[in-house]
Amino acid sequence: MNLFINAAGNKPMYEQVKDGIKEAILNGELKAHQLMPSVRQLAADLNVSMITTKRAYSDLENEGLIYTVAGKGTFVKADNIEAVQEKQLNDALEDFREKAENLKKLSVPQEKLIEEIEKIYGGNENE
Amino acid sequence: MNLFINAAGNKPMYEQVKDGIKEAILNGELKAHQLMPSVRQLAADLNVSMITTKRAYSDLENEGLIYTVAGKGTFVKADNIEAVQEKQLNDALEDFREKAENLKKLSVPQEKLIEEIEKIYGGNENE
DNA sequence: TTGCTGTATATAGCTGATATACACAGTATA
DNA sequence: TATACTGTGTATATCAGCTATATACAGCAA
Repeated sequence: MNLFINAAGNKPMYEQVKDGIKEAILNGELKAHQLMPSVRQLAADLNVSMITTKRAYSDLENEGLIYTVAGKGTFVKADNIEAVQEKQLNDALEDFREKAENLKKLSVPQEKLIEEIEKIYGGNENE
Repeated sequence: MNLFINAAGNKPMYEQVKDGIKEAILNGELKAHQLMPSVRQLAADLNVSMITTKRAYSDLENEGLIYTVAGKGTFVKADNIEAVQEKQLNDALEDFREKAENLKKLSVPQEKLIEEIEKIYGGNENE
């Protein structure tokens, strides 16, 4: 799992950590009951505070993707992946619709939007 | 000009005020050198603090859309509308591309995106 | 005990939002 | 003319929430 945190970015760091781990779990890179790096270790690796990694872990635990045993460590749960994936997809679609509606409101023609999509998908199929 | 402010929304209130006024200027509802409502009056109408409306006016002044005369009031400037409109359009397109790329990363097929766009544009052409 | 783990507390900085007091411009009026 | 009044924008001090931190506390196991 290779995380890259941008301290100056628009997204909070704990959220970047969270999203990176979530992605690793959802695509199977991290498997159920696997031991996660400790909050300290991960914090050291990413050059952030323990609290930041702890916050990411807490959020992931609330979403049911990992579980924690005090004194032992944090483990991958990953038994409701489908639900999480579906939510992620729906959120992404909703964001997309919102931006598309915004363009419509600005009188951008439908063809322009489709053209942009073709540019994105046409460029490199496998990335 | 009818503004609706949602205090519980995700967007800051001063930004909602700003966007609403900007839209009114860009679509010609507010014309150049027209007197704007005073920060106090607008604050009372919207049930927000003066500081909030003042912040919106300051931002709009920085964008060159209005100008202020202390003791007299705030007036519509609107002589660089084209540049502002172009920026607005580019920003909206960039947002749209970002969300589309996100969907591609989630393995959503191109056809699904186009389908969503057609739904949005097909629904009601003139809204 | 030692060394790992997660957890709780107190603190600092930034941002959104507010109330209140201040300063400027025009106008009515003495 | 001079002054007071009422409208305008502006500055200061303050509060609440969120992000991020350091540091100290508590649990588990060799």
